[in-house]
This record gives sequence, structure tokens and C-alpha cells, in this order.
Amino acid sequence: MSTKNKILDAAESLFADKGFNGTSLREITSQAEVNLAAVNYHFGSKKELIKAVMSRYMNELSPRLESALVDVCNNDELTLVDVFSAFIEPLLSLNDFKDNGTSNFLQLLGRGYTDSQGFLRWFLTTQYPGVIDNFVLAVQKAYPELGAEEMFWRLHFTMGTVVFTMSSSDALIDIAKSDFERDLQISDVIRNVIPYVAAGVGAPMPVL
Amino acid sequence: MSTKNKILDAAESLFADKGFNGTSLREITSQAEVNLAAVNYHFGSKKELIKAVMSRYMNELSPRLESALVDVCNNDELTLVDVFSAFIEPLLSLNDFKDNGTSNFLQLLGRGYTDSQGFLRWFLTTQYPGVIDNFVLAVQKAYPELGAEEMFWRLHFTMGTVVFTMSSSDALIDIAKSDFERDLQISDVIRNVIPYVAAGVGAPMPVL
DNA sequence: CGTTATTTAAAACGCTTGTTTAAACTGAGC
DNA sequence: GCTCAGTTTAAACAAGCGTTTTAAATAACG
Repeated sequence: MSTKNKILDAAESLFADKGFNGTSLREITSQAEVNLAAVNYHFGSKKELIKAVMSRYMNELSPRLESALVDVCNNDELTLVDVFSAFIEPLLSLNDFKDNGTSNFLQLLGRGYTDSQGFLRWFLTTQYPGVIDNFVLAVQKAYPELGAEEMFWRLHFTMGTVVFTMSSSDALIDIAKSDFERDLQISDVIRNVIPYVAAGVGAPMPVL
Repeated sequence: MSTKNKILDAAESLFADKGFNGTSLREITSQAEVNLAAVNYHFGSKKELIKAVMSRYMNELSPRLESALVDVCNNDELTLVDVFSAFIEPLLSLNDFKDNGTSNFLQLLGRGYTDSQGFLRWFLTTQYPGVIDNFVLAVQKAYPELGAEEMFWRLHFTMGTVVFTMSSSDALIDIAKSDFERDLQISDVIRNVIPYVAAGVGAPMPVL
């Protein structure tokens, strides 16, 4: 395996565990068993390394997500559960692309929203706008009465639910095991969260 | 104002803005206009300072929350919206206790769940278990069909929604202003999120 | 084989971090 | 007025950070 990929793999798992700010280049290069200077040689800076880690996933995920969302729009009796379920297969396909890919990616997404004052939010929304656009279209078709402003809020709430859940999914799976003697996978967590966010987005419009 | 309180106030607003790890003691003491060593003199360590900032809020908030949740359980036709609405008044009362208290507290809560590998989660759940217990009781009364396992998941999803939303509430309010020309407050965000989480927790049980 | 470009290696740089030290100051109480 | 605990101060500490530099090792190619 190339030095570049060893760095990407190590950075990915450490970033997911301890956040971007909380992970040092020395930890990364030590786990990757490469020299410290290799990061700056191959990527230029830590910030560029973060972008590279995220891009590796997004380049794999975003076309699959977009086409899944376009597909689901052909459904004539589209429900919000259908829309959110469209995420399952593309997300789980990350596990083929890389072991534990789903978990790491969603955790990284969560980190990006809270670490580093939202520069990753800017990065994703500007670099991969197609996913968001198609998602909004699908939600609009499934729930046409939802106004633009409510849509804005509820999609952010949903992002929060998913991102937060996934960034602590390991802990949640542990608790589920000890409290309910359930051996769950990340896919079970995803399937659990879908009825929740679908109901949240589909909540009746409040009378203000 | 005492040095101790000057430190607490400065730490609070900086922690809310930039996270616990992202804020240095030098920034805090500089904004508080006190000497750097004063933090370690009065609080012992940065970690203890974080706990002190959170405790100042929780000691104010937790009895009000508990009694509001007990009160709402007297409602014979209790809905989930009622349960979540019980949080509004205690949270907004933090603004009397301190300017911008609600905003700061909820942002701090969000930080605590993502920064510092969840030590704050442990701190809150072990130090203030009464709030959680009463909350679970209220949800059970409003939605008795909800099983213990579903309850567990949905309460965590809700925690995620609220915590994530509030930790990025400033950014969301900014976007709402530029996109919809709305001048919103933190209380508007709270009122917006309630129908969402109530619908999420109240989602029909999935048929597995 | 020899030369050139690429990659690794170790060390150091300048800076920031949380914490500690030791001295100076402050203000009651005797 | 002196004492002494309680505070504040400036300076320094050791450790960790991202990054840069210099030299050695490796690979590619004519």
C-alpha cells in the first residue's frame, strides 16, 4: 500500500475517533507507520489532508446518492420513509469500498460540523451541491405542503439527528447490547433512525 | 465582580463559541482581564473550570426542569408536544439568570457531547439523573405504546437533534436571516424544533 | 552504469498549550 | 503598625503542535 493511502486510512479512523483538532499529525503518521514529514510532502498541510479524507468518501458516495434520490422520485406515491430509505444502500455500499466505511464516514461528517468552525460544512455544500439539491427535490415531492422555510429547518434538524447519532453510534450500540442484549450493527442504527427523521420532517405544519 | 465570576463568564462565552478544546486559558483570562494563573488558582485545572461552567447552569436549570416535567404529567391528555414544551420555560428562564443564558447553555451542551470524548456526557448523566428520569416518565405517559428499546433510541435521536441544532444555532440563525430575511432568536429555534422531535418520538412503531 | 527525480528519514524550528513557581501585593484582625 | 492568609502578578516550565529543512536512501530512465 502506498504511503499516501496509509496516511489516509490512519487519518480517517483517528479523525473519526477524536475529531480533527483532537488528532495530531504525529498520531496519524505513527499509526500509519510513515514519517511525520510525509503528510506535508504528500498533502501540503493538515487542512488539505482533512479535505482529502472527506473527498475520498464523497467521490464514491455522491454519485450513488444522487442517482438513488433521482430513482426514488419516480415513485408516484412517494413517502418520506422512501426518501430517507434511499440513503441506506449507498451508505452501506461504503462498507464494500472500505471496512467500516459507513461508520467512519458518518462520524467524520459529524466531526466536520462541530470541529473547525464549520469549514467542512462549507466544503461539502460547495463541492457536492448535487446531493442536497436532489434530496430537497425528493422531500418536496413526498411532502409538497412543506414550505421552504420549514424545509430548511427540518433538514438541518435531520442532519443533526443523523450526524450526532452516527458520531456516537459505537457508544449507542454498546449500551443497546448491555441494556437489551441486542447485537446491533451500524445498519440497524440507520434503519432505526429512518422512521424518526421521516416523522420529524413529516410533522404537521405548526400554526404560528 | 469577583475574579472567579469574571473567569466563569468569559470561559462560558468562549467555550460556547469555539468549543472546550478550541479555547485556550490565555484567551479566557485575557477576555476576563485577569491573570493567567488565576484559573489554576481558583479552579485547579481547565477540566474543573469546564465542570464549574456547566454546574452553574445545571444547578439553576435542573430543579426547574424536574418540576416542569412533574407538573406536565398531571395533564390527563398528555401529548408529546406538551412534554417537550415543558422545556421551553425553564430554558428561557436562563436568560433572566444570565444574558443569552439559553443560547450559551445549549451550545455548551452540544460542545460537551462532541468535544472531549464524552466526559461531559458522563458528568451530566451521573450528576443530574433526575431530569432524565422524569423526562422518560413523561414520555411514557404521553406515548405508552412506545417500548423501552424504541424509547432508548428515540431519546438519543432527540438529544442529537437538539444538541446539534443548538450548537450550530448561531450559524442557522444567520442563514435564516440571509435566506428568508427573518430575524430569529434562540427561542424561535426551540419552538421550531419541538414539532419535529415530538413527531419523531411519536412515530409509529416500525414493524420489524 | 550514471544521472536525475522522487521519496523517506531525523532533526530542528517557532509557536502555543496547560501548569507551576516564586515573588509581590492586598486587606482584615490583633 | 505588623502579621499573615488570601490573591494577584510576571516569568518560566515542559510538552505538544504543524511545519520546514537538510541529508540520505530509493526508484526511474537514458
